[in-house]
Amino acid sequence: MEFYDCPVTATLEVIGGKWKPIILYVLMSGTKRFGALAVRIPNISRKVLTEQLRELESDGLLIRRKYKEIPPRVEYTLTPEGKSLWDVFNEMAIWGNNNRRIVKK
Amino acid sequence: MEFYDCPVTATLEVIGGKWKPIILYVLMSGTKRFGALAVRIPNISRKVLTEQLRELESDGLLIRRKYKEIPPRVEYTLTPEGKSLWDVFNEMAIWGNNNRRIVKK
DNA sequence: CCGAATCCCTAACGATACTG
DNA sequence: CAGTATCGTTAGGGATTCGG
Repeated sequence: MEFYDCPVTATLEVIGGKWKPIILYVLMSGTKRFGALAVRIPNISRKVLTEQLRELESDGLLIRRKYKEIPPRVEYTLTPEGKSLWDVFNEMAIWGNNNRRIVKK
Repeated sequence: MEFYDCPVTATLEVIGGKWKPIILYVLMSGTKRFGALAVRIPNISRKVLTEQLRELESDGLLIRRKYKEIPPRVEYTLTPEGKSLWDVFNEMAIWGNNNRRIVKK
């Protein structure tokens, strides 16, 4: 059992990790199907994409809507809480552009 | 060899991780000695604190200054690039306060 | 006082194959 | 199409001990 009283740490707890920022960014432009997300996020495995989406869902940042069709269709949409991360990403993008035009690893 | 053309990912690459935000935040209030950092960051081990400081140094976010005294003294100071992260942290703090007053794990 | 060196553990990430 | 299931890899972090 662990408590975070630092709001910055709390935020990073939710949007941190290797893939979550990209997932959230892609969804900022509107609802997407699972396959569409996979296409726009190169090199992510389906397993990891599923895991990350489930975590974002249980954190209340997005909603998963499953249609009982054949073939199946599943759509992911940001909640207002998820959309409200826009300002955070924007500020990070500004800093990244000013300081790290391209980061080589 | 890996390239990041997403500025958000680039930013998180630099400030992400479990301890870096807290380290940077503590240094926002001015130069600190190694020991002072350890005191203000509970539960971090010396080894990890050293590692993280070295990474932040090689990323150009802070400067390490070593005085040849006995007992030794080492001070860490944010560079202008490091200080310029203020806006990013501020935005994350706002979001964290609005959405995650306290996160329980 | 400020580390370096060593060893260890776990969670995150990934490759691949299979399924309703 | 949108996942599970399984197994394997790896990087981050931690405990402890030693040294200038």
